Amino acid sequence: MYIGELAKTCNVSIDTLRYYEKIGLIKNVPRDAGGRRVYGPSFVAWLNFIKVLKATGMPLKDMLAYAAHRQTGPSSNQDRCDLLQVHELRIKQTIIEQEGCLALVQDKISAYQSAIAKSTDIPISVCMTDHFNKRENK
Amino acid sequence: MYIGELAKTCNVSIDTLRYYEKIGLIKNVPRDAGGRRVYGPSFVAWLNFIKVLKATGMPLKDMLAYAAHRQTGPSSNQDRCDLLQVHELRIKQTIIEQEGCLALVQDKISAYQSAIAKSTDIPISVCMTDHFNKRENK
DNA sequence: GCTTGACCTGGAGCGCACTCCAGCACCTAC
DNA sequence: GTAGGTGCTGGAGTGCGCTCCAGGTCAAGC
Repeated sequence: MYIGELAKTCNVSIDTLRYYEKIGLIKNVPRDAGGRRVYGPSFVAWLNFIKVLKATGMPLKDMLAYAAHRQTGPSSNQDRCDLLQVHELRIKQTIIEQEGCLALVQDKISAYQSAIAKSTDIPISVCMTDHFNKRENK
Repeated sequence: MYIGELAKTCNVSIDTLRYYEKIGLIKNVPRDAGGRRVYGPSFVAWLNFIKVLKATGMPLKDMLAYAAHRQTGPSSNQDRCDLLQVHELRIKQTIIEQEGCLALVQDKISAYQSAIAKSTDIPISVCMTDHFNKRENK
């Protein structure tokens, strides 16, 4: 599989694939006689995992740490598992935060809907008090 | 309330507050005799709402559209409500996506845990097949 | 009246994650 | 044998959302 096909298969741009290789997120890509990159199924799997990490907000440099462990083989299984467990927690926190924000947005929508029904402006009371500092506790 | 106090109250930087004003996200800030910005409670409420929108991934230029409607008064209530309802949908989709990714990460963690127990590498089958294109349907 | 600290402005710089470009090589089909 | 498509490289450019800086003003406390 050449780079164009991988890009299509995984729905990322060719430039992104070369960029990921440049920064070390994708490694040891074999080349054909003409110097073109040839990707096997393991690259598809890895790239799909990168997409999961990316979709959950992991920065590329954190993925690089995970990728570095991958290079060292099974001996790094515990380290990789640890990294993923930390990330798992962050995802859970993100979901909780998003749910909280969703509720606030829905409150505001309701306020607008009743304001529209009454043809008035919305009351200041639904103009949001702080939602974050409670959690951040500072 | 001067800018330093607002920054502390809302847990954003002073530079960010001036930046938001520069791009038009915060408008009509009164000044005292010495030219310093003076913020009332409505600015705190607005800033907290901005933080909710930001936390849910709304780009600043979309907030600007909402802010522009706010300037026109109650006549834009329907427009503002529409914008929020579109955003509400996006938040819901984000939560669903995060939950899907969370499940995949958890699968991978489980795979690592059993691999660690057996002292082997993890099987290729849990090296991720595509999770996104199914949904994107292309 | 002087120091200190908070605030002001305009503009430059930064980190991230790409994205684009020029100029070139290779391979296949006609 | 040539046109078109796909690939290569190194490096520059982009958009976003801040963040920092220099050089200055203002107000309060000693």
